[in-house]
Amino acid sequence: MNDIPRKPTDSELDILRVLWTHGPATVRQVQEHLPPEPKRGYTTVLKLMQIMTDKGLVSRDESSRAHIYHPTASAEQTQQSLLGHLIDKAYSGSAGRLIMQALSTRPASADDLAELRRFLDRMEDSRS
Amino acid sequence: MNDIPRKPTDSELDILRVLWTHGPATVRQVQEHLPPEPKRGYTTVLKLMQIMTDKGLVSRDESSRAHIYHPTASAEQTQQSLLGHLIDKAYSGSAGRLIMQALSTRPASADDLAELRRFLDRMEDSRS
DNA sequence: TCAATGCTACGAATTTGTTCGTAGAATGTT
DNA sequence: AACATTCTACGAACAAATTCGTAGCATTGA
Repeated sequence: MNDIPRKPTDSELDILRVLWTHGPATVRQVQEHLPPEPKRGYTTVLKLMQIMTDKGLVSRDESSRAHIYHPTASAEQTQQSLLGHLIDKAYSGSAGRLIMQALSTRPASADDLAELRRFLDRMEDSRS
Repeated sequence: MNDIPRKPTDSELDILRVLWTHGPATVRQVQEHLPPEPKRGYTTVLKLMQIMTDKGLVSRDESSRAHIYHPTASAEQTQQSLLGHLIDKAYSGSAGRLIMQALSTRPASADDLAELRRFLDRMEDSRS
């Protein structure tokens, strides 16, 4: 119903994650790839996905009997929106602090660190 | 009641932000420093803070008539917990992607970038 | 003193999220 | 054909979040 998709809840994010990684899927397929905890019955997942359709978080192809659900926003768009929200709500707008904390508690691979360094190089180049 | 403080909601985070930046405060002081939108009546803020007390998100000093509320967890602890949650729920555990996205959409100051670079140096040193 | 003001406590109303049971239609199996 | 399985739709039940009104007590100040 809404033009602007609302912020997905944690349960909805569980479902979106499945759709992002496995591609468009039926309710059953989603249910099978959901995290085992908490256990969610089939009709629970169905209901959640119906509500997500109403909210515009997913759309569905009804041409086959088992409807096929697609995420309406990419993982990147959704992540972006949630990330911005967290930075504002919890970090008072300071992305720098968030980044430091992410680095200090989630050990990144050497590759990630190297990529991050290249990223910094590019940013400082384009700044001059 | 709970040993483990639950995840604060967005409204609760608004209140915690005030307490973190302005220090322990009464309901009225918090209300005055809350973001102007959405407007929240005095008793609404009071009720929220009472519930936060039950949850263990804040504690209060009742020795004066206007109770004084303190956050029970530091900004850092709470941010850490919310950040970890976001990384798992929205980024499937990839802190690297989150960091890149934060960098690309929230322009950091030159100082921030320099600090980040020093941070990376230290991390790679301690890795060798 | 006595009225105005400011505080807490409490409960009601509303909304949203989450879960699942049941019904009924479509499809598959024997 | 008859039965079992697999869907969707829908509503009920519960829990959590949010809002605010009202009551009652404490403090202030005219």
